[in-house]
Amino acid sequence: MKESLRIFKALCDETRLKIVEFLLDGEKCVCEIIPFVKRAQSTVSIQLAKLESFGIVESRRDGKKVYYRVSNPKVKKILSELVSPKGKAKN
Amino acid sequence: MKESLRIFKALCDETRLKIVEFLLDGEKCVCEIIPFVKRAQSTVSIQLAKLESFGIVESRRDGKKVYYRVSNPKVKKILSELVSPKGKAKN
DNA sequence: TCATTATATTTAAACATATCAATATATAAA
DNA sequence: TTTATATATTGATATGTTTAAATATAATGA
Repeated sequence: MKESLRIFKALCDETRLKIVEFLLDGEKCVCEIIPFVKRAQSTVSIQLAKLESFGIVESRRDGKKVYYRVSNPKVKKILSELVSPKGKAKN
Repeated sequence: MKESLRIFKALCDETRLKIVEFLLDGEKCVCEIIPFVKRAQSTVSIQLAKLESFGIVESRRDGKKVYYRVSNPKVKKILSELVSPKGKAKN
């Protein structure tokens, strides 16, 4: 599948988009992501797996915890540009 | 709905993405879009309506023909950046 | 007016997806 | 070991989406 289509498929769901935006802030463990997106643990786990299979995030385990981060530079760029135009207060 | 989510929902379908990329080349009429995306006329019409409702494209009628164009500048920017890094031949 | 062409809408079928509860697995701590 | 905690997987349900055929509408020309 075309990379651009993969990226859009990955980000077209509210839960996944919220997760990825959260991860732009830096690496987070699943236990932090769950309360942030307010979905069941199984749901979050499934969407993280989907994001990983789409090539958007990568994970590492540290003891009992698993940390996810955004690994796709194009996604980082796209999302950073979609925030409000710089300087303006409330766009 | 958040604008970024709207954009990703609009572009996460192969038919719609292909249409929008085609329109980046400039305004096209529906009768040109149909053979390009190789879908039934009704399908193309429905997806164009969806793109319009998502705020990605706009249309104008000229006689019997209807012309569509990409109206969303963020979409133009995102898609132009997703093409191969400039200069390189086959990335 | 009537026929033709271009596009839009309706309908139905097939398919895909998100969600959660329950259960399984992995790791660490007692 | 056994227990507790963190995450992943499974199974079921509900919801949403894409598609094409058929039909409707809009515009033009004969």
